[in-house]
Amino acid sequence: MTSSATPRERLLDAAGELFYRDGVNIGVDALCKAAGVSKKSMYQLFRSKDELIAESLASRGPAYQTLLHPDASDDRPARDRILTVFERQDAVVAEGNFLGCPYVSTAVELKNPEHPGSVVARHFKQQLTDFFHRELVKAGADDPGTLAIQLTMVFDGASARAVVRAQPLAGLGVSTAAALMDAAGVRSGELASQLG
Amino acid sequence: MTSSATPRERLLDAAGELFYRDGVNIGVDALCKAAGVSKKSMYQLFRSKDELIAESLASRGPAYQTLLHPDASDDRPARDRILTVFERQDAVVAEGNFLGCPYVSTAVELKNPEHPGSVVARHFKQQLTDFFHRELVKAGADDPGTLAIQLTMVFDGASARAVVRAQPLAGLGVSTAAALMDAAGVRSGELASQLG
DNA sequence: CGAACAGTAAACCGATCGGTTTCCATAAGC
DNA sequence: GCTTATGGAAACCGATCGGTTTACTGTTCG
Repeated sequence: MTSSATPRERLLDAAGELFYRDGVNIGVDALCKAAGVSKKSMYQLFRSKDELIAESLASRGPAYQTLLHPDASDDRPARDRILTVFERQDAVVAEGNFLGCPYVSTAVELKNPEHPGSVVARHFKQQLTDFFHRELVKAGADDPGTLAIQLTMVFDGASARAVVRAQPLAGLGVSTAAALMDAAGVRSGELASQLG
Repeated sequence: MTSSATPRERLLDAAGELFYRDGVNIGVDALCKAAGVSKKSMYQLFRSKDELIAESLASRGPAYQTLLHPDASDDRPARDRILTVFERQDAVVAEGNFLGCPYVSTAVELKNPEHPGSVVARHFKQQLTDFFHRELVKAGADDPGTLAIQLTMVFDGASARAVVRAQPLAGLGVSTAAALMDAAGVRSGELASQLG
């Protein structure tokens, strides 16, 4: 039923799904119809379609992070917590219907880096890098800043590979992330450089 | 002047530029106007806009590879030839106006992996992986297949980072590719594993 | 000269675009 | 009961969508 949540919630949900599935060029008519909301309501809840794009992207953030990040109660070593992100990415891709990281895909479609949706995308990409960074600091990595960015690049590279349907990821994101951490001395034993 | 080349060439050039700059949703009217070609001519040169998308992507291939791949006469070690790709990517991004790898961006926008344009995108992504693979075989890498894919992922990850304007690449693609090759024993001396 | 061809400009088609407005049904507050 | 606010349905706006067609201008070939 579409009638349980508020019009705003229904719109954000439908927008998150349809902008991802069909691209940001989908019409507001189709969007409102899918959400069971009138255009009139939409335009008094959001200033424009562009604003809806940005807000729907932002509203997906928490669920997106819950999906990828390990739980706070997961007290395995930082390296394993990082690899969890890549394992879950692999699982999401394996489900099929993968159309890329929602944030990168939207930024690609919008073209304009100053579009409010692009700003939100940049923000959430930084959140992933920040997660890696925090974990790498816990692990005592020598250069957590650089390695966190490198891991983010591997994440988005694996995503790109999945979008072009080059083949199943088959754990290549996980192994690449592991190789980079190995090369940087972030071992399973954790705190490698501090212990060394 | 737009009148020197044939209408077909003008259309392919304009399409390559405008589909990249504005996305595949740009209208055929704007496209034909930019190319100085009538819609009638366009539709007797190409069956549909979708076909033009695919053909313009394919026509960009040679120039794209010339831009990124080192020259055949460049007889430096394979590792250096591979790193050249990442250095040139860095330079392209630094020029500004970077909107992602044309093939990945188009595949993202098209959504449908069976769209003729997506097929072309897949093909050229494979060409990059094939280049890495050839060089890695020359370098005697242990697992050239896996490493070639990992390098392609780093390439696309660096590209994604540039699209979301996270910050200048600052050689991070190069250093990540180098780290992966180091970890796999592909050293500057070349043929490392065969000499070892 | 005259026929045939290549190609542009522009009208045209129904459909859809982002956005606004009108109308009406419901429901809560007094 | 009467009012006010919420919000859906749908008409409406000018512009544009992918695609077709007509009409006209060159040019080339015989």
